[in-house]
Amino acid sequence: MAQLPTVEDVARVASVSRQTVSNVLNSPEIVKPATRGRVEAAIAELGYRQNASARRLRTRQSSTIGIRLDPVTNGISGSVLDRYLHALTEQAAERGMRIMLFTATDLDDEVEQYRTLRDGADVDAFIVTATRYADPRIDWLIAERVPFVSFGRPWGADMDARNHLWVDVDGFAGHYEATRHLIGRGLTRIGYFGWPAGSGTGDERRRGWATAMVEAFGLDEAQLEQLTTRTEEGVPQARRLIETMFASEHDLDALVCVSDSVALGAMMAVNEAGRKSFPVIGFDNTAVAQAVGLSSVEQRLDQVAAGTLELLMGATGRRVLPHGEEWPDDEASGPDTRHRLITPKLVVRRSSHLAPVDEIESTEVGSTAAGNHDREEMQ
Amino acid sequence: MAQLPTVEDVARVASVSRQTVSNVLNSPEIVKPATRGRVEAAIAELGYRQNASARRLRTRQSSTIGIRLDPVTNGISGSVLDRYLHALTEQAAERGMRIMLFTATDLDDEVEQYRTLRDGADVDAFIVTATRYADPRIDWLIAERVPFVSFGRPWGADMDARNHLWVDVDGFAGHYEATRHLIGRGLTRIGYFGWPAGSGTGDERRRGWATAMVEAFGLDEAQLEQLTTRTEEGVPQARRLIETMFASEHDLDALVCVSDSVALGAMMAVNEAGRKSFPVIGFDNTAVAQAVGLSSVEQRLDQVAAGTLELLMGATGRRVLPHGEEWPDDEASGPDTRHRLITPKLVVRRSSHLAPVDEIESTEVGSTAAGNHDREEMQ
DNA sequence: ACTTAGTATTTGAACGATCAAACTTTGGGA
DNA sequence: TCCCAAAGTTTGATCGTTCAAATACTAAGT
Repeated sequence: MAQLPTVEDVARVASVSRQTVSNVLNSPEIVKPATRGRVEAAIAELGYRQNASARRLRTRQSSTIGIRLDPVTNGISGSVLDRYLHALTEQAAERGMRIMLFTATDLDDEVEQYRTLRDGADVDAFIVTATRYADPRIDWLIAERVPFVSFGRPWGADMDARNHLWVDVDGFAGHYEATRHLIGRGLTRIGYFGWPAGSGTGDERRRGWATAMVEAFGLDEAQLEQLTTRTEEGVPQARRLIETMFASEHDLDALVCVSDSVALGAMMAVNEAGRKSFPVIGFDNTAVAQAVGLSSVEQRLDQVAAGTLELLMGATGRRVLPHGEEWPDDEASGPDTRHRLITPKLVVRRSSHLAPVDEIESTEVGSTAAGNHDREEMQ
Repeated sequence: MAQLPTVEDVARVASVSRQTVSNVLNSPEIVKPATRGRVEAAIAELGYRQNASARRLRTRQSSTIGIRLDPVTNGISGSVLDRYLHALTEQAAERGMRIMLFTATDLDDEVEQYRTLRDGADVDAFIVTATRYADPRIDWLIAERVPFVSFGRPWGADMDARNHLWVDVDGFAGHYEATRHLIGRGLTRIGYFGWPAGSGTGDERRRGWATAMVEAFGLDEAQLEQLTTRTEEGVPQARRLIETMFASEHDLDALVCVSDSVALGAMMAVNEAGRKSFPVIGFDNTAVAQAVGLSSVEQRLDQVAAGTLELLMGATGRRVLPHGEEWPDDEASGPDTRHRLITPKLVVRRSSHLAPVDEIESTEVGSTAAGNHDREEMQ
């Protein structure tokens, strides 16, 4: 089989030099149109393709972004990261970037992987997920000035840290909207079914519900707490808890739930109890929610992915920018350049309608912001 | 910041030549222990790491496997591929390989991506999923002698093609086992709820059910067909169909379903109809099945991943083998060396128990083969 | 016609590793 | 003691690309 053509071969056919071919590939605008045409023809004729490894070696750029794949698939909501991955891969491809996966046993091992991948010139940047308080990964990445973006806010730490770029979904807005939706349907005793207090994500979502309730009914903190139930993530646990609730005295009209898993558990208990008109809303808009007709808050992971790449490569750039600290601060606005907070979208289905409607397929309700009721089709 | 150390630096510190350092890294056994020790000490001292790009350029090996990520997440079962990806990434890492993702708009575009990735020396091999009849991707890969393994049998084509390595889950065994399980519980009118005939995967699963039914009750093809209902993949469709069935005359005892989506739809209809003791079994063992207590057939994607890598790299190899055609044929057994058919595992939950048991957590039932009733914990 | 400032193109070196072949050391046998 | 094969190590070349600097070409201005 013939050797693959190189720049040299193309150059010979087009009667130009190596470098001119390289220029046609990398900065076409500096090559005279006539020459460019000849080179392009030669490239097409020979079926030439750039050797990525050689290019990487010379430029010290890999055009690759690394992301750790969690070893455990965390139940129903595990698919959120996978959907993000889908969106990311697609959009990265449009900018000439690739996504490389790796795994690690724990956070320290993950840092070790970062080091290997970085030193080996395997990746240009990392995407960090599931950030936690005082995260050793973040510290290392910042100290080593390795470009990265985290999907998830740095809870507890300084959110506006100049050198920590992050993207996140606005859980507050999501559950604020969900709660407004239920209030708009005439419900008043809307409960919150969340995770134990202390999880940044969970607390933020509850705050969205709480704010809507306070605005509408002027409840105080004690009353809010009374409407709140808490559970660890997981369908059966959630189900048992709500079954117990229905068995005893209670006066709730509806439930806003911190996740689809929890919501599904609640919904099963609701069905069991024969409460046909007890709305339940989840979060994540997983395939399950769609399947069982559960209203839920869609994370819009395509926008999250877009935001990730914008922070990493600029609005339209095709290469990773140096490092967070280099970001402009004086010109343009302040922290906006270093964060993206994506407003999620409520997807209304059977589960949040009062009457037992037979089949209501994905009616969308717009985002909080300006009440823009867009009606895109899901999936 | 100091330049990263190279082999040259390590060589200087250890007072040896470049090549000896390279040897310590790539074939330590040919270096005299004393020398090796010195080199290893120097590597540790300098914190040296191999530059992957340089290595790739010289060896023409990328230690990377490419896999296309489907643009659409196909509902509930979409997670199957994602779970496979998890397993694959982990096991590939153990062999020093990485997984790189890419997307494509259609099959021809996918071939174009193959070409770019191959010519660019970006990946050593591909994993092909969602194979179909007369798949252009397979043809190209074989013609170009690019190493690959497909997850999914070449339906219709010659399954024993010497140069087409594949891994698949034995759908026949899965539903044979599921059906035997129901028969063992005293049920006789066990229906099959499948996809429209013509899908290789779906037909194979039905054949498992059919075989068990024939063995137990000596049914003929007409009777089997009468017990069969067919639908496109999707929860609501399935649900409606079974609702209609319950509304009219029917005499079924239980349903074996081609997927968890279909099974979930059926299960919802069953609950709606108040049929507490109507077992339903799905396929894929998705998070949803686990969540709602649906019995299902677990694909064991870790084994699928292991099989994939075995075919690609040999039992313990750390690099991709040349190409399918080079595989041994005379020695050892025949096609076994070129396929892996993984036996799935039935996971019994509430949905397949006759009495409305309150909570039966993941009781496992062994595989067909030798009735080995293993009881590993799921997840 | 002749410099001048660009613009366009070419040349030599380098990126960091491994291959292939040459060279040096080691150890056992005649 | 000398020779020879095997084991261990070094040297020069090379993978395909881009960088940096040098050279060649163009089109104006005087």
